[in-house]
Amino acid sequence: MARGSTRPTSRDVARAAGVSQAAVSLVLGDKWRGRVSAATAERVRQAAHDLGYRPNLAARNLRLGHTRTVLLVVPALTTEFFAGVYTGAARVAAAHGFGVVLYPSPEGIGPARDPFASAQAALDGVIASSMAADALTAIRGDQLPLVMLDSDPDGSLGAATVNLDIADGARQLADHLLALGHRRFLHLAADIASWTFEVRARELAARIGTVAGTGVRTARAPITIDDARAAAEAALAAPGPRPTAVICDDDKLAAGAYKAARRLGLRIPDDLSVTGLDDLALATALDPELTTIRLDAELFGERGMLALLAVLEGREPDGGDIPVELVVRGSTAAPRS
Amino acid sequence: MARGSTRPTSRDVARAAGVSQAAVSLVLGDKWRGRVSAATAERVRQAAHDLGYRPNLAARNLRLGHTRTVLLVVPALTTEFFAGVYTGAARVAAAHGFGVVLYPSPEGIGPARDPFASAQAALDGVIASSMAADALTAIRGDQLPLVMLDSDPDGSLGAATVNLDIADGARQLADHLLALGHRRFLHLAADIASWTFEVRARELAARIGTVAGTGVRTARAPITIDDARAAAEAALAAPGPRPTAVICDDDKLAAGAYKAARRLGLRIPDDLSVTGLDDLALATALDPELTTIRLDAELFGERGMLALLAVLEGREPDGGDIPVELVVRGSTAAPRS
DNA sequence: CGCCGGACGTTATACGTAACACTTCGCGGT
DNA sequence: ACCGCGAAGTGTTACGTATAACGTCCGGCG
Repeated sequence: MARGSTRPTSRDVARAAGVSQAAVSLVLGDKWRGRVSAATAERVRQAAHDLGYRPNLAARNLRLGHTRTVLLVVPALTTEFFAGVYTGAARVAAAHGFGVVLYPSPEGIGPARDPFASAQAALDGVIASSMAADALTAIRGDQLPLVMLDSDPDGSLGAATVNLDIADGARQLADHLLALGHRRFLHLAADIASWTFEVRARELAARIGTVAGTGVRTARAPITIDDARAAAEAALAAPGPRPTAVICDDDKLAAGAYKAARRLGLRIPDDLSVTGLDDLALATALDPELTTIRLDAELFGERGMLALLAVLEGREPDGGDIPVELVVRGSTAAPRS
Repeated sequence: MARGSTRPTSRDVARAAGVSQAAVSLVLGDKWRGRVSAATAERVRQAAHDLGYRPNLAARNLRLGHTRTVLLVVPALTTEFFAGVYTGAARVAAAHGFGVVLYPSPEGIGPARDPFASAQAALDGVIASSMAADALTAIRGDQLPLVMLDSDPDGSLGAATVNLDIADGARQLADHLLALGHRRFLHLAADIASWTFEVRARELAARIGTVAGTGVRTARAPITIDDARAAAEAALAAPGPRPTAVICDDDKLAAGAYKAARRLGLRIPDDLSVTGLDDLALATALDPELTTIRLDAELFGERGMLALLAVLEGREPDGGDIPVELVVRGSTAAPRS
């Protein structure tokens, strides 16, 4: 911004066009109908173009008191999922003249001390994933309008929420596996403190618990393929009857489970069924292709942005969870009895 | 930003603490040594805290004439690669008191009309991937300091560049495959107009051309697993002697090649060797694990940010391409003669 | 005693923009 | 002849911050 020779201001344009700065503002702001002659307006536009004038956004934001920019806080960029969320949010935002700025809580920089100091952009509002929990306290510090993605609606935050119907997904998945005849499960859980995964675990346990003779083991791993591999390998090799199905909290965890199975000499799906969550590109790259729960990331982003726009305009955001869909592929089958 | 009851300003804090607005600015800006007593400073800090005061970034940016914020323009967020670039850039930026804002050219919104209108943040500079080509003209429109990632250093842009040593990677890869005895190749190329891929193709062809009796077929596909699968399947089923090795411009393309091989009944690596580029998590999720060229995305981001800081301070950015590394795994072997 | 300089502030100003309030002028109606 | 009114602008102000320039008090030194 601080250029060698400072950039032209609206006053420079005014001088060049032989009008006042106010007239420039009128013309460039497209509010000149009936206030400035068409000829003058054209002269102003020409001068602005010749000088390469670009308005100073800091000044405009200050004057206007808003920025038409919102912040999207995501846990990290290591998955396509939040890429989809961003795409959806940005699409809706663009249609309403808003911009979206991303704040991925950066790994290895430690907990985000202050997202707003880092994203120096002045903001009108915030959309935050509940998985970026370390940034939440800082967010609450500001009194910005806030929409939470996948968070406890009854939580203490008192913010608007947009949720995926994770519970329904867990039910569909449990029913699928139970119908195939599975009774012993390994839940390979994401090592993230998040409402999403808590709800999922609870619902899974509840649904599976309705059938007699079932049991669920739980292993926990960070969402990387190698951590998941190690956790799954240890859990599957543990004493006692081996689980016949591994339910993973993420497609990447499932990829880890595949590797563990290979190392233990277990074939999928004959010896072991595996399921994921997300339906990333990875899901169809695996062999056999992964049975997983498809989450519509873009729709998630769109709904998040729409909710924030509603809050900004003082309206009540539309409720209703976003439906999810079980996609059955080759990684699940009846257990060998 | 436009809140119901407007947020407190530094003047409100001043009133509450019984001092002038200037004193508040001094204290909160940590420039009060020898100008304000420790007791008064403490009183100001207390008042600021009680009122929940947060400085107005727009006003500060306007006053200061800079924002300590830079923009990172990436082609899309669909790969972990640019997640790594962001992480590296953000780490360096944070160490220098800068923030990084991401501008992924959003898919489905069409070519970015004006990244700076969208990212309303006022900016000090820009780092752009050459793969986000559609945004480039808009970028040149502004006279912001610019660093290009992986772009032709002699190109007409006249901007600073930071490059991966893609050419060396191509040489390492060609030597590896030639040494194994491969002579007929399929180059599964990324369908993106980018200097990176052009250099790679040229270098690959040059290196392989040094050996007699070699031949390279080229197929082109967008970087999605299914597009790559279709392109690879068609190319491998084409008449004439079948290539024994597939060189992919991206790990995702390689995943598509795996699927094509499965459908054609070809085993990897016995019937077909496959190589990738990037070394994403996907590479080790595949079976067999993928031989690929590892790109250090984080270092790439760090170097990009350092170069931009140099430009901002009027220094010459450090040159030197970033080395890349061939990682040999199970997907390459000598062809069955 | 006179005067200097540090400690402790304050006053005033500028950053670039948008918008309110105001002026000037020509012209049509009565 | 006079009023009213719309067109075509201009003058001025405010947004909230950081900082340069300016005061004032007081202890101490020559």
